[in-house]
Amino acid sequence: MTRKGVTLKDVAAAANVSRATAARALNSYGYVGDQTALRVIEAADALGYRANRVAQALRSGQLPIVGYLPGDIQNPFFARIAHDLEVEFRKQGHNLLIASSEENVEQERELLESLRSLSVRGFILAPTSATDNQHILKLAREGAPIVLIDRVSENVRCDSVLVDNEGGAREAVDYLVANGHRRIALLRDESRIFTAQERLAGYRNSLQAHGIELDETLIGVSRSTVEHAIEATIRLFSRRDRPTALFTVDSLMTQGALLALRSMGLSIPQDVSLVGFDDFDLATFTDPQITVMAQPIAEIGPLAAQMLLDRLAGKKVAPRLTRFPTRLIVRGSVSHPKKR
Amino acid sequence: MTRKGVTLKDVAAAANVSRATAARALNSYGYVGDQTALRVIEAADALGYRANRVAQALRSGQLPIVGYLPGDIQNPFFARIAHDLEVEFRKQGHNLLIASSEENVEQERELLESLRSLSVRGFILAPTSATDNQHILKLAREGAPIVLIDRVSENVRCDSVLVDNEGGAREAVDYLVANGHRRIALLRDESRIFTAQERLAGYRNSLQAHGIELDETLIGVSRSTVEHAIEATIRLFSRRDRPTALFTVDSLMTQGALLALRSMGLSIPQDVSLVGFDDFDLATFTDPQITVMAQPIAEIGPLAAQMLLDRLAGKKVAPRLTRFPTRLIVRGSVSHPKKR
DNA sequence: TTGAAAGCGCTAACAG
DNA sequence: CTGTTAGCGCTTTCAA
Repeated sequence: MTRKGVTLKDVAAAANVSRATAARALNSYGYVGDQTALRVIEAADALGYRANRVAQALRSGQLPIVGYLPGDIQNPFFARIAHDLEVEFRKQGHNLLIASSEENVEQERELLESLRSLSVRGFILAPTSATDNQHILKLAREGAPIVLIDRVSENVRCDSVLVDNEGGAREAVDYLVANGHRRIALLRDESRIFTAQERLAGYRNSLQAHGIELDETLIGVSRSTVEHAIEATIRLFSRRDRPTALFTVDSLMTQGALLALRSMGLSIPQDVSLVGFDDFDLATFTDPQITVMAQPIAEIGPLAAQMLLDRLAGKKVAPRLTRFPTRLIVRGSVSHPKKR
Repeated sequence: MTRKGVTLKDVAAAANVSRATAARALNSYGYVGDQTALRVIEAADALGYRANRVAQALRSGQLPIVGYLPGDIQNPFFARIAHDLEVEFRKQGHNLLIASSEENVEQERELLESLRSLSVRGFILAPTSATDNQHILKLAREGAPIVLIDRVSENVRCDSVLVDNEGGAREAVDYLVANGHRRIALLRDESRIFTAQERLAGYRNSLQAHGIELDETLIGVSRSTVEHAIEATIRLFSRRDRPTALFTVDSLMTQGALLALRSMGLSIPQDVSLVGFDDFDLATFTDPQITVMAQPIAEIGPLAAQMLLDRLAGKKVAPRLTRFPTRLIVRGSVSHPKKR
């Protein structure tokens, strides 16, 4: 890529002023004569000048780029947030750099290091592990602006945007119990992941509140992809006394479960009732439609962006934590269990 | 963000050498004494040194970042490619900057300018318009490495990775015709978008080959979102002599069509047969499952990345164009039209 | 084999 | 109001 090479120097020369003056005119700061300013701006236009953001960054120590590290950009939840973040940051002249941790702590660590050395201005991060987080702590301690989304990381002092995972999961399971279920399976991701912990807690708390004993064999663990979820669901339901209901902790898993149950010839909700955490487009056109615990996804990205922007602008307040409520959307995937 | 501030200078000082030597040792080039090199590397480790990539970029004129400009990051097709690109580029020490054009030419132009001034090394681009592309032409002429994906842009000399849109669409419509359909509707996006043109051409060619006259009123235009597609589908099917079949040009539209048809009480395939371009996860668990023209999506990202990497490495060959074949996956959404 | 020095493009003290 | 100058952190001649 041949740098186009119209530099400030060229503009200054064309306008017959010094680089300093040209810079002042272009960035409108300090004193510049009206005439001069005009001349400079015209020269810049004529030459097609664009400031070299790398040079500016070297000087200021900051590249107008924000790093976004979701667990998986293919998950519609994170994709939606990516979109919203990009819109917000673009308004402020920042670009969004996306680097997926793929739920791998080591990769997250490296990515963070790499972005650090790039002098990106801040981070929007969905930490892969709630506890294995020395790297995040360090980053925060060094003063890097960080906003955590979807998940928290222990002891990190920074803003975060979450949803009420425990409450949402509890309510979902409550709903299954209210429909007469006692053998309720849970399909979740690894407990390293914060939301998995909270949603598991909600599941436990609901069962406990209803005096249902926890059966560990009813808990399936899977990666958050459709494929992995299919396998895990099959394992969960390939037993004699299979569960009458299933609660899945995210939309990819819900989709996997759907596929798996169908492949096993189990129909919803006659054979198995299903509730999923996180709504998804196609939930309404399966037959039956899927009952879900929806998250206010449209609010997460913009809020996180705003929080980070505040920090970038130097706002100094105690770390803020916003936890959005979730909302049960009752559709048709839950019914009373059949007597057997 | 307080720059951590371990610079090459610090390392050099700690190792008692000059910055030049330290740089040589760290980047292993030129002559450095074994002893010295070791000392430098140890010092760097001890201090936790990481090269400042911005400074390197200022010097080299290139930031190890690649820009990815899809039409919409929320479209699973582009999200999947984003993921694959990121993986490939990470292997080569490059980060991926994602900027969505939102199918807006003006925004695409600005984004490109902005990334240019950032000195990103190259671009993976799904151009919003096949013809309104002065900005892309200019970029290419200036020698910026560009790889076009999914769509081409007229007269731009650069590598591209496409699928056989015309052939795929034609085959899809052929299939509908073979099943006895004559009134086949098309739901597509704006003709500014390259794939829309090609898929429209395929639709036309198939009809023509079968001696079916083109009925413009059977062609619906919509933005590529589920919501817009719902509206457009309703318009298409709210007529007396409604079509017996529908061909949709991407997965988001297919989903919208599904939702719309159901809301109108039309069942698939009894009332309307449906074929969609681009496969999607849930196509197999609707009832009936949806017949689609699948694209080899797993191949697009890696190939595009490789092509760009070749260019970044200075490879000088004529622009390469790869056009992947598509594949009809017959499921259950097509049947013979009812007699009326 | 190593060091000194220049310079990438920009901004901001500081002087005038 | 404008110019001079230094320097951000790095790489790379060139000379020693």
